[in-house]
Amino acid sequence: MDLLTDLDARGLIHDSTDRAALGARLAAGPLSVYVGFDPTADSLHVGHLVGQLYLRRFQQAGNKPFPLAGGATGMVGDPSGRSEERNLLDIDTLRYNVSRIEAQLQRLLDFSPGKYQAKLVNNADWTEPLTLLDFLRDVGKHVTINQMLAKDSVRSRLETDNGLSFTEFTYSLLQANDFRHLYEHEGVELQAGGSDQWGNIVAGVDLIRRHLGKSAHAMTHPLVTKSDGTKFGKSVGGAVWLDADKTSPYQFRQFWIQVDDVMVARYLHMFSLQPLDDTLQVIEQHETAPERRVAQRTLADELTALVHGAEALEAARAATDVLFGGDPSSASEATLAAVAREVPSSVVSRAALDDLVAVLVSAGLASSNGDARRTLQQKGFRANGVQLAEDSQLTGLNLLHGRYLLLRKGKTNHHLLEIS
RNA sequence: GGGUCGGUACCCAAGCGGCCAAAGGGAGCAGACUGUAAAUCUGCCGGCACAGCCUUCGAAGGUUCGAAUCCUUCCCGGCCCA
Repeated sequence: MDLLTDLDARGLIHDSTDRAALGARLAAGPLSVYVGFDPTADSLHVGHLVGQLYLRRFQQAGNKPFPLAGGATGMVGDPSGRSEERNLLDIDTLRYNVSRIEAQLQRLLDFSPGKYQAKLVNNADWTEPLTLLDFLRDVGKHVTINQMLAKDSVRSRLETDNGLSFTEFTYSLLQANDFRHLYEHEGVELQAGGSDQWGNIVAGVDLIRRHLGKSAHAMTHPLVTKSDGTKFGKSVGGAVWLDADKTSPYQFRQFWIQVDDVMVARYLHMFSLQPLDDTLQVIEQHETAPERRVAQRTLADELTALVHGAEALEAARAATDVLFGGDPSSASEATLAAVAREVPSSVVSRAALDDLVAVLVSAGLASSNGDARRTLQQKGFRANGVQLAEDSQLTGLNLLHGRYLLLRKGKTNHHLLEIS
């Protein structure tokens, strides 16, 4: 199966320039492709994973990927998909963000020397030296205001009272210039991205045609959505980050485990790097016994290993076995230590255990004493798997390995207490 | 600058002198069911030393036995006029 057919079957093609021409070009030999990531935060999140994996899919199919960090575009702010002007980040924050994102962009792709070696680029490298007059003559002259005004991202903003600053208005020109630069200097012929990037990407294709007289390709993937229409990639605590310090491997894996049934097949298609036939088989299995959550587990394991490594996946799985396995008393000490790294934990004195309500509050499982009492009344807490009541005593319970107590609120909120 | 309407808990929104810790909806949390899913149903959803008390209805003063509700000033937002 060729790459385009595979991408299409996975629902990963939303739009593309001349599909036949692109297919022919891919068949003719290795192609260089780029996807850009702006440093709006100090980490990428799961929403960026589709773009990263796009590059990986291209690389696996024998093409050369160029992940791009938007050191320059990040300074300006992309108006696409935004109803209001962005706040500009200060330079120090931006530099920091770029450094973090660059580190993340160096994963998932093969950077070892060779024909298909990935190459990390930063658009600040060619944008910063550019003078305003150069930009106006070399880029601006090839673009008409009429075209720019016709773009969805611009038009929608003009229709509201929020308006659009000149700065954001020029964003797509910067991005177009990136594509032009990479085409000219690195032979990059294709830019991919989310469907919200279509206008910006095509602006680059146009610029390459007008300025260089060459034709380039554009392709977008659909944005990942959730079944209820809310933004994908947000969990209770906010975004699901790729940075292990911001979202632990355990939490990351949980995010995928908890994906609901109606979306799991779609996500598996979009995110899995396994052969399509294998994926279809997993989905079939899942449908015969959805309660086993085979699809969710497959997806969660693959992505956790991909993003955080095999070792982190094992640790996350071990923690999951303890936390969701029912009886934690059989867990080894090493496993409990691993659990402590994956879920919130704290150290309390033996004497402090006398006050159950205070323990629950200090563990963060209840927001106030009243909240703790109410949830106790509603049978919402467990300690070492045993349901607690208002008059329960923690001191009567056997500590795991003489020093741990595993608290749980509801099904998914855990806290490990270490008794000093 | 003038006029006018508004600012109520996480969000939306009712209340317009006592019956108000404040209706209703959403979000959230817990329980039942189940599968770490969805849907549904039930309960909770300011704080505390919890049949009681304390703090809250943009802010500060005032009227009143009593104010989210009335008055004054101020701050912020929408709309209209300039």
